[in-house]
Amino acid sequence: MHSVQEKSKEKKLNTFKDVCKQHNIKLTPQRLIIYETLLDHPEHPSTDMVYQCVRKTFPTISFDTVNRTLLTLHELGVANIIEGTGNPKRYDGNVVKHHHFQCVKCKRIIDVFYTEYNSLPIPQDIQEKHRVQDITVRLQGVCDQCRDRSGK
Amino acid sequence: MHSVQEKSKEKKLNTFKDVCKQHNIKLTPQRLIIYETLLDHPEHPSTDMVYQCVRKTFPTISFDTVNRTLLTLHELGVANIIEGTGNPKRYDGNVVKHHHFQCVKCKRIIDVFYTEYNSLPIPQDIQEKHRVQDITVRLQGVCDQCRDRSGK
DNA sequence: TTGTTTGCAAATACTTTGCATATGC
DNA sequence: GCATATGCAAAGTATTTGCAAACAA
Repeated sequence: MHSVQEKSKEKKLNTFKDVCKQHNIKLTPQRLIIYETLLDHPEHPSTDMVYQCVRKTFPTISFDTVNRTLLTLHELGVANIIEGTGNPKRYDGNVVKHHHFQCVKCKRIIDVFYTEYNSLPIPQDIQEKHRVQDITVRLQGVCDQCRDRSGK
Repeated sequence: MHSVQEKSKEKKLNTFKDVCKQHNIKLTPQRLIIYETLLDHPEHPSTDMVYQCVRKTFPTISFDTVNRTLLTLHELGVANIIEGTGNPKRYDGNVVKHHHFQCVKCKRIIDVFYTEYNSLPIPQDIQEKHRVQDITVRLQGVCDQCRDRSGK
């Protein structure tokens, strides 16, 4: 399990290097470490969470660079932006199609891999009028931890 | 068509008055006009859009009151909060279950009424672990207007 | 070298909080 | 009359922009 993850991480980093070349953007150490950090944190960190983590090994990095880089990663298609209700943006380095469950209490985001959600039909009227590029399902509720805590 | 909408608006306003009583919150003119304005604007306005509109007939109202009232409406269950990518909250006075298509270019939000989305299955692993309260489908893409404009 | 990127600082956008005054019930 | 709500101001949080210096290619 661990080695599989490591392997896929290496693979992703290599892909990332290629993507940078293709888009003519420079492969700076900041970009690399930010992307790597994102891959290491599947818990959908916010910009600040990534910043705090990257700082540990790269103390001179600015929050600003982290923020811009995460947006760049999204533009490059190697990271997704997830947004909740009234919260900062959160990022996801896993671009394989999946969905999310978010806890309304602790704001935790849990990945939902469920193939049935990946082939939902598009309503005809929408389909005919607009260009639909993506469909995601968003589950909301109370996660196990919060339910246990509150006793509800 | 028009009369039906008007009728349902009256009905909603009456329901709103009841809901206020039930929750022991006061029926102020501000709250009424804000809710009414939200019902009159099915295009999912932001706080500022509602504020600009209410000001026209109620010039002394503060942005602040609009903001707090919209949050109150949401707490009362008569309005939903919709959030897009990197944008301010937007509100929806239509609490009948529905979904949204958002244009990635102009950020316009279009209602999607599609019964198939209202009874999606919940993945077993999620169902067993957490308490799922709501499922919404979010379509993203380019709307007809933006597609025409860009010629793509 | 050269155009991109970084780090810093300031600005902007959006939301929230504290509090005195006003007002619905 | 009393508790809640409003309006204002200020603070807080998140993000964006401008620019000189640093750096990848």
